Formats: sequence, structure tokens, C-alpha cells
Amino acid sequence: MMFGFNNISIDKKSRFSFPAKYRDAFINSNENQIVITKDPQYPSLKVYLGSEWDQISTKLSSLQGLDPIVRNLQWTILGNASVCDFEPNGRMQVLISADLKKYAQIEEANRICLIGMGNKFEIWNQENWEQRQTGGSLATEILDIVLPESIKDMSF
Amino acid sequence: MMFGFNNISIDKKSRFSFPAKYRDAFINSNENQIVITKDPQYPSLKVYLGSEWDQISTKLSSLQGLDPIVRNLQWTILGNASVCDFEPNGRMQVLISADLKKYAQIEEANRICLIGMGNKFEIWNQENWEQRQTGGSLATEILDIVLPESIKDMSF
DNA sequence: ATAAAAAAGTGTTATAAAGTGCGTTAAAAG
DNA sequence: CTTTTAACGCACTTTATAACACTTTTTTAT
Repeated sequence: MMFGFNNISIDKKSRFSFPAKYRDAFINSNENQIVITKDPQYPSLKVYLGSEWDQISTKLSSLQGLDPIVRNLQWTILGNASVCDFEPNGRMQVLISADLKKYAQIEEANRICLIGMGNKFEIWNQENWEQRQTGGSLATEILDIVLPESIKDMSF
Repeated sequence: MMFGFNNISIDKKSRFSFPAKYRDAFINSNENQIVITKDPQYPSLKVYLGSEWDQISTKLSSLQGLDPIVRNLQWTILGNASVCDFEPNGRMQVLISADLKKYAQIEEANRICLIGMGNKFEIWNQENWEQRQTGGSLATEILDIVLPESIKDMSF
């Protein structure tokens, strides 16, 4: 399990490295892929371990796509996923695409917030994160709607 | 069970040591990890034993994150947790990150209050602690809201 | 269509900062 | 007075990041 807040740099080529403290956890869970995609609620990114992603994406893509909310989630989460090779023994570097950077409002930033939430991470623009933490609301609360039963038991 | 008030020093590298009187309790409970994170209500820190943390974090991360209050608690507690290796037979030293120091308003301090609460500890800035004890209220009471049912039975 | 140029992506190295470990001194307890 | 504990200081190790070099892909111009 991987927890905690990290303010880390992005280099000129849009790469970041996971902090070394997570190395053991990555090695133990035997991951060799990382998936980054959009968060459906907030202007931020979700970072999944390969194995977690397999579960979530399998479940989500099996849902009835005629429900517009489900369809929207499928578009957002599945349609924007970027799969990266990942070496837990190496530099643990990951590239963020221009699209995802734009979505998370980190186009210009050379630093991001990487937040360990146990089995996944979130990536935030620093200002947005701070506003969130102090109870302030963001301009864009994207999924402010009632969810269908089928996804109530899923945790993205 | 570990109780009582302690005023202890933080060194230049932001480390503190648990008082020796708790050594036996740590050895008996066989802990080799300590987790520090933010208190969701007050500008102070919570210090959990590894085994306690496993329970709390598992429960908390399983809750429906689409509820904004739950999501906020997950961010605060899980997203700011710092897991430290811990040797009950050694110096029992723990590092406090710059972020957590800032949150607990102990950035400049070279002493902190470490309060044993049985199965966990709290870390406070001395002045805030004294104000609390004498009934004064702090400027920042962060979680002044009604909690959803799902977390009413959890004790953080 | 091909070659040149630019951009994007990958990998390595060097250096400063952060973190860790341990010995010494000072203070407190027995 | 002896033993234990707390606090401090120093040296060593690890980590993060910026800078650089090289490769691959894409774009542009002829």
C-alpha cells in the first residue's frame, strides 16, 4: 500500500519519477505497467498499477453502455488511459501525455502533486490540490450527478 | 496501551524519538512501522501503529469515494500518511515531513507535544495544545460538518 | 518521394539536498 | 554514584533533479 503526499518535479519532456520510498511496494506487487487516466470528477489524474487497472477496466467495459452516465465514465476513464511500461527496479519514470497534462491543468507546471491513496495515486496541479484541501471548491466539478446502481460498488 | 503527555524535542532533520517509557509496549505489540498523518479536525497529527493503520486505511479506502465528504477524509488521512520504518529496540526515531510540520504549525518549533491516547498518539504545537486544554478554540476547525453514516462508526 | 529539420522520446551523468545512522555530551532518574 | 534517557552534532548514504547526449518519430520543404 502506498500513501502520502509528494510534491515532485516534471522535466521538460513531461516525465516524473515515483519517489524511492514506493520502490519496495512496487517490487512486491510485481508490477511492470502503470496506467494514467483522467479522474471523472475533478481536473486531476488517476494512476493505477497494472493489475488494478486490469480489474477496473474489465469491470467498467463490461457495463451496459446505453446508460449515458456509464457511457460517459467509459469514455473518460477507458478512453483516456495511457499505459506505460514501468521498471520498479529502474528509475520508475512515467511520461504524461499532453492531453492529460491539459486536463489536470499542469501544462505549464514544472512541479506536480502526487498523492498516494493506497492502491492508486492521484496527480494534481498544486493550486487545485491546496484549494481542495482547505475546503474551497473548484470551478469544474465534472460528475455532479447521481450514479446508477451498477457502478455504486466500484471504486475508481 | 500508551498514554500521557510528553514535551519532546525535534532535531534539525525533523526527527523525534518516542520516550523510552513506551518501549516495552512497542516491543510487546511487535510493531515495526509507524504512520503519521493529518488529523482531519485540528491542526495536529495522528500517529498510528502499523497494525492500527492497516485496519483504518483498509476500511477508509473501501468507502464510496463519490461522496465528497468521504473523499475529503480519504484525501486528508490516506493522502497525507507517511509510513516510517520503526525499531522498538533501537532509537524509536521518526521523521516528520515538511508538509505535516506545516499543517501542525510546528515548522519553526524545536519542541512538540506528543500525547499518548492508548492505541495512537497525537502531535501538537505546544500553544495550540494549551489553548485546547483550557477550553479555547483554534482558528482552524477544519471539519465542521455532518458526517455521512458510512464513517460514523469509524474512529480515526 | 526523399532529405533535412524539428520535435518528441529515452537514457545517462553530475551535483545539491534530504535522509539515515551512530557516537558524544548533557540531563535526568534510580 | 551509577545507570538510563534525551538531545545534539557529525559523517555517511541515498535521493531528486537539472543538464546533457543520443535515438526515434514527425513535420516540412524541395
